[in-house]
Amino acid sequence: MAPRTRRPQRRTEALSRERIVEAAVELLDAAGEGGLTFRALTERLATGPGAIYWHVANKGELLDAATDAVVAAALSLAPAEPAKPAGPAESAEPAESAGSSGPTEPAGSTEPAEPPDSPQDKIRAVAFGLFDAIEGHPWLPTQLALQLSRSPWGSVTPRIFESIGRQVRALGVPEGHWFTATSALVHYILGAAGQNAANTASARTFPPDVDRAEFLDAASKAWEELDPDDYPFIRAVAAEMREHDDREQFLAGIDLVLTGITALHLPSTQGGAPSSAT
Amino acid sequence: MAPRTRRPQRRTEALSRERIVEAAVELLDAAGEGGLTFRALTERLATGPGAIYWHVANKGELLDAATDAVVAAALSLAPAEPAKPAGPAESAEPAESAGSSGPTEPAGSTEPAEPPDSPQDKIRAVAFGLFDAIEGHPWLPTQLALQLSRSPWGSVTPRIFESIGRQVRALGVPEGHWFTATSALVHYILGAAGQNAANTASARTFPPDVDRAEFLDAASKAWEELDPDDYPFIRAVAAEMREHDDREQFLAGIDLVLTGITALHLPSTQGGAPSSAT
DNA sequence: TCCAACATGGAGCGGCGTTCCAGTACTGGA
DNA sequence: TCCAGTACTGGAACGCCGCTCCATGTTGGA
Repeated sequence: MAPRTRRPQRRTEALSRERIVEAAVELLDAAGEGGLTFRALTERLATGPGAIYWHVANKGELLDAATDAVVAAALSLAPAEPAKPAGPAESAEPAESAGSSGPTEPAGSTEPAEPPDSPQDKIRAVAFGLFDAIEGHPWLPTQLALQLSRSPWGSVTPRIFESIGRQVRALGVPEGHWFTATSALVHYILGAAGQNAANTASARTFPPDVDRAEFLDAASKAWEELDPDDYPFIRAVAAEMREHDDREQFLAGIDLVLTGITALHLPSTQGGAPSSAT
Repeated sequence: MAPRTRRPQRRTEALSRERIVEAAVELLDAAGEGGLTFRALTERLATGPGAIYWHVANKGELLDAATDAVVAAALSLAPAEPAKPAGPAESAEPAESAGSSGPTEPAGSTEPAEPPDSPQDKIRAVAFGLFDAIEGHPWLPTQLALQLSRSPWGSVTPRIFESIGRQVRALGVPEGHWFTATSALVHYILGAAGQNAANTASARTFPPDVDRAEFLDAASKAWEELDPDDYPFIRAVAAEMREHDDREQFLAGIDLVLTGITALHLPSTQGGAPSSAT
């Protein structure tokens, strides 16, 4: 790690925007959203603020760039399209997928109702790519939501929109409904992934003491203790929440939206609804 | 503004958590997310930080409380349930709905396929309640997303979850799917409302110079100028995005999810898919 | 009447994002 | 070989932030 070559030289390796973004991602991964400060960044890069500001306009742009880098890596891993066989992830490590949770398989579906490369499957792949990226970078959903609600025309939104949209088109959705169908999918994916990330992140904060099961248990208990008059439904689903599996639940939601799309926009479809569903 | 009654007395009206939250909401509405600082708050309330910290633990809790107050007001306006005729909005003004955009009606649906008080309609009402609240408080979606992805067990999530969940149950969804169906709806609503709020907020930043149409036009043009090799789909829907109506689009997405729910979880349903859909 | 508990607000601390600018290494032309 | 110009660096410092400390004012119960 320590550059030992020559001291009188300014630095072994020149500072670059790429290196700065990479360090920012590492800081975010290690210390969370509050961990990324320009002071921590200058120390890690052994430089001063001016050097960083030469490459990056402000902290917001740095956060956007970090988010974009991670999302780009996640989406390039997901088989969005068989084209472009070359071109691996640029920065950001290759998302140590799955990890703690059990099944890497899409779970649920008992038998493949569609061919393995159907648009439905590809949409699930894109969604799980993001899902896994969020598991590796707990700060991602917050940043994603911020960026989405602040400037929807940044680089991240088009990236995700494009990946999903291609498959919506491949599904046979008529052009007039592309925007609606894709929006619905993207909104669901980001929202659900964000919420699930909160589970993972919270569970990670106390790794040995409280594991995921205990954490969900506590949350479920909190729900059960709400006022029965004001929150009858919440109390009723508290048990269901305790036992749910993140990935399975996530997939079920996607299938819900996919079913809606095929039913509403493909009235004469042959395949029809996706699989899963008990 | 300036309390003139008696000086030697500490203040005309005692400070309370409610008054603080109310002032916080006003500051957020007036100056955006960056406008809420403890210094601005002390000035507006003619007090010091200590007094505020006596009622509120920290800034995060204040933001949570402000978010909760606005959401509670929005949901109490939406006819989530005919029970409890009394009990109006506590704090926060009653959401000056619609405002700039044209139709207050749910738009879209040509004829009511369900009775006007169907669970579907109530879900739409809840969703539009949040939608309108966001139009009046552009900082809301960001805060909502933050809160959702940071601590999903706060007071806001159960509130929304409860409002939607009751209608999901009323739809006849079997108990085993309540959590999944409700989650999908909530995620879509929050995601879509947040994105649409970004449009509204950006358009409001330059009220006279750039109106909403011009803003969408610019965004659409930006999408059309993306690399055709990397973003073929985005370019194809750019025109569709320029012409879309926020509320109509929002409703279409809800119907998409509702259709998925009824198709997947109510196999023998009579009413079936919601209305709208050309 | 007194006093403990409640409530207040001014002063100030440490840390943040950001700016300023003197200085250092490379570059190409003379 | 020099030297001016450019690209880049990093230390010092500024203004504002959230937050804490604490002396002080107010009030309800004994």
